[in-house]
Amino acid sequence: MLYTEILKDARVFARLYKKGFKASCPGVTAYFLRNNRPYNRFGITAGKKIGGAVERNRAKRILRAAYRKNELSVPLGCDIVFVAREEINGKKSTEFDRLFVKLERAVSEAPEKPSTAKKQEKRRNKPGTQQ
RNA sequence: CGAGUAAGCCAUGCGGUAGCGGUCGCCGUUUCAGGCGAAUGAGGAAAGUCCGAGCACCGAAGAGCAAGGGUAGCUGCUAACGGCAGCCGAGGGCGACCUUAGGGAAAGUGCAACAGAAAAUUACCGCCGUUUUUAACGGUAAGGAUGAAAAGGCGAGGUAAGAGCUCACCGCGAAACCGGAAACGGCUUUCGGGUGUAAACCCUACCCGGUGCAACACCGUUUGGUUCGGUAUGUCAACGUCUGCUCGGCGGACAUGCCGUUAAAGGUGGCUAAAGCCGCGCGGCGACGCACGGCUCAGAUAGAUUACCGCACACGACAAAACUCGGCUUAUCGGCUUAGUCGCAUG
Repeated sequence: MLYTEILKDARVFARLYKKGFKASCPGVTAYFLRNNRPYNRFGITAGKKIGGAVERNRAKRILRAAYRKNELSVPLGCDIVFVAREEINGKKSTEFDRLFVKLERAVSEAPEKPSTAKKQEKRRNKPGTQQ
């Protein structure tokens, strides 16, 4: 993967779940956020709900393959986390091409640095008041 | 041909294009990158983490007793085992063969629901005897009834009626003798007369220190001054040190100051040449052992096998290494091989 690092810091995962933008299709949900770095970072979560080790490893493999194929369509400077759902069993990696189209659109629609901060603030405030 | 038994093997295959992990080679670079090519890359259970070992660290991993846990026919195999093999006993099957948590109940304690008089020093009915005779007392386990189980079975003697009370035979237990390496077996002899339960406590024999590769060793940034070591001063003179007690070993102990070191991110080693795999021969009923020859066969670290296409058919189950081995247990679409058994038919 040319422009990509693997994401493994639990705090970054938590930040993405809380504040990240979402895009989804059957079997997988993607969270993303700009990271202001010259490369992308991505991670995969496949919980025990999906099945045993065979199913979980397969889910990770398929998502990795899908990412590799569509890497160039994703803008630089993003953190992305894919969360595999139970419906992923039996799917092929090509079925997730649509997700990347969605993702690309969503990222390009998401405003650049200064306004992103605003939006993030809004998002941060809403759940904050509920707590 | 049908039914059934035992042992073993395989785990969709082949090809193309792009991609992933480590390895090797070549190119390239001051170095770090990087590029190209080659072969290679999950299992029979990799699983559950239930046993046994190696390895590492934890007072010297030293000793004894206690506590706690485990094992439970015998002999062997093995690094070891709670595993395996052969044999013995018990049970099942016409048979090939299969199953077996298989020490001790005459050391002690406990328990035995319901029913039944009574579940272990038992008397409800019955039977016999005595008396103050619609009953009471004593004797009695042959008969009735209950139950999973009722004082070993059956016959004879015996008696008031009965009873291993006595005797024969059978059965059970112990000792002797014979056979066997042993468990054990025996149509031998003697002695005994106390239900079952030890997957109830318990007793007996044997075994067991703890924690696990996120062990552990090394490198090491920022913060930091916990941890450990050294040293100085003060207080205490008995204590501290990995379950209890005893012995033994080691250290005086605690507080404060100073000096050094150091946890946590990350990296390297541990990490795969091993109780390894394959072939062949010899010994052994067998588990297995010995000898010779050949082979190197995943080592990731958020964790490598994917995508698309073509062909074939039986249309593909259960499921993926994470320090490494030996077992056990559980899951599994199907297919194949070998050797016995029983039944039917034919010769």
